[in-house]
Amino acid sequence: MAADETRGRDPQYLLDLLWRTQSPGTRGPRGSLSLDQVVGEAVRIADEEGIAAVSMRRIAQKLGVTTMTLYRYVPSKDDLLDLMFSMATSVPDTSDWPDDWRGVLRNWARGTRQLLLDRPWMLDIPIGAPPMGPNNLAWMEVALAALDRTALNEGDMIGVLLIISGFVLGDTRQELTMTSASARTGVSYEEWGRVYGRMMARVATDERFPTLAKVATSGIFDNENTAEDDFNENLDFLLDSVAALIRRREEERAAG
Amino acid sequence: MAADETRGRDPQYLLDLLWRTQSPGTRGPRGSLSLDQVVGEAVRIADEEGIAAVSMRRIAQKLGVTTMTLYRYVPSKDDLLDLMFSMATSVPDTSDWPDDWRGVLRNWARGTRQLLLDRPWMLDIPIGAPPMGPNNLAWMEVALAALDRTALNEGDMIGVLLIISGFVLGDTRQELTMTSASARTGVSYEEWGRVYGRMMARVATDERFPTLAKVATSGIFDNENTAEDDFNENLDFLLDSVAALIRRREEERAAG
DNA sequence: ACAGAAAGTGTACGCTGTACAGAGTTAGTG
DNA sequence: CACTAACTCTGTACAGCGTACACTTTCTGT
Repeated sequence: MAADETRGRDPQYLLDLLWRTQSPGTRGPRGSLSLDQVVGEAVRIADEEGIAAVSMRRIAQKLGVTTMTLYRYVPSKDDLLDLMFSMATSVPDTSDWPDDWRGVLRNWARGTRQLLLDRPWMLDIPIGAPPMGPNNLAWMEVALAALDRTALNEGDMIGVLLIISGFVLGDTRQELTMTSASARTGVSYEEWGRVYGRMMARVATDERFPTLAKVATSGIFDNENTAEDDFNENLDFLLDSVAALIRRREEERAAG
Repeated sequence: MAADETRGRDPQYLLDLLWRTQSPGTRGPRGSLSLDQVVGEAVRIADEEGIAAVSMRRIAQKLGVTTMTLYRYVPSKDDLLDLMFSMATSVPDTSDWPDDWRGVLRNWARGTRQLLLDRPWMLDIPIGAPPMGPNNLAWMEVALAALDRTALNEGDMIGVLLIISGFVLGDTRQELTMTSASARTGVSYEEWGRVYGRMMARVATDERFPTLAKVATSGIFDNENTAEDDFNENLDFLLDSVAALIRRREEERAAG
């Protein structure tokens, strides 16, 4: 139960916290809290007031203990953030998903995006390790199971999953930072297309940027695409690529 | 010259700072500093000691002024960070790049990755706006110019650029956070493959994760791929997809 | 009964961004 | 040349932050 002085230098340590595989140790008084209470309270604060409001003092105060008590349950704030990320992931609801790999992957990507939009603070957490929590693995399993029914090999499957999840994280992060910066920049996500087009037209007249000028004046920026439109469009491009890879593997299998 | 009370609510404001399009205002004493000095010093500190060491007090102290003086040149620390990101981008050196679009894009991606590895702090800056600085535009121009020689239309070109740059940012961020977290997790990037494989094999025996278990025991994680290997592999996958899109547009052009 | 382990407390350090009020300096105007 | 408006720069203050360290208190197995 104690977050002792090994300080998480052992990769097993976080895994043990995550899967509750620790040997509690029987001597001495029982702790008055649990890891779930600590992380749960931290998540609640993040949901309500953003990640910036999550401080050790604040969590402790809400739980009715002093600040340093928390360090009996968690080795450091960074580890707490890791745990928040893992525990804030809900289990995927696949009840109305189609069966084909493409349908699954599309729903998977959209579901992940929605998860991040619901808890924007998750993207402010630096992810120091691959997904290891039970629910994170459940998400992985869903995607891998769908890909396993295709001609892809194990390496392909992991590669595809990395590309797709990297895209979802990156795209959603972009959307969220632009939106949260709009108080400062004065421009919302939808407005950026037009604003950017005008800026480029004004600034890229320079002979150094002929192609940029051409693109800017082509009117391609003249839209009010929502973030969701852009996301779906790029997702489809990636799924097309996966389809092409699957086709290639099918041909190889037929030939070999 | 003053960073007055409009406070950057105008998207034009940052652009003006970036391109030095401001009307200086002639009355009153000249400022003893310049925007370049402020941002330059901030970049120097970030290079030497990381983004966490970049504080308004520290910059001011190094420049021999008081903290609040900086706010005559920059509306807020967030804006300063935006400016650091833009100004830390060096102009691309394309002297030994090949001519074909694929070669250009590959060099473009690797060059961008290298830039981020050299200045890891750039990825800690939330990017609230699309690239607007002169050197950022130079990078865009190079990529767009290469794509302009293919059958892609303007929308395709922007889409491809977004996908590729999103991938580079995401992949490099992953690599850097894993590396910087390894003091805490005890695992380096190269070791994560094996460690993760072992963890999955231990944890995914559960009947909830059959595919995961299968993949984990397939030995696919049993490698010591460097981050660069993984990057190049995934980049090639994306470039294949771009090639497929180009082929489709060529066929459409031939048919229509 | 008591040793020893664990849980919980209180204090201290050296930081952070920026609001605000005021003092000092300069250039254009009459 | 004096003056005023514009502008730069300073000092203080506020309300926080993560966690090292030394400590008291509480409980369990022997």
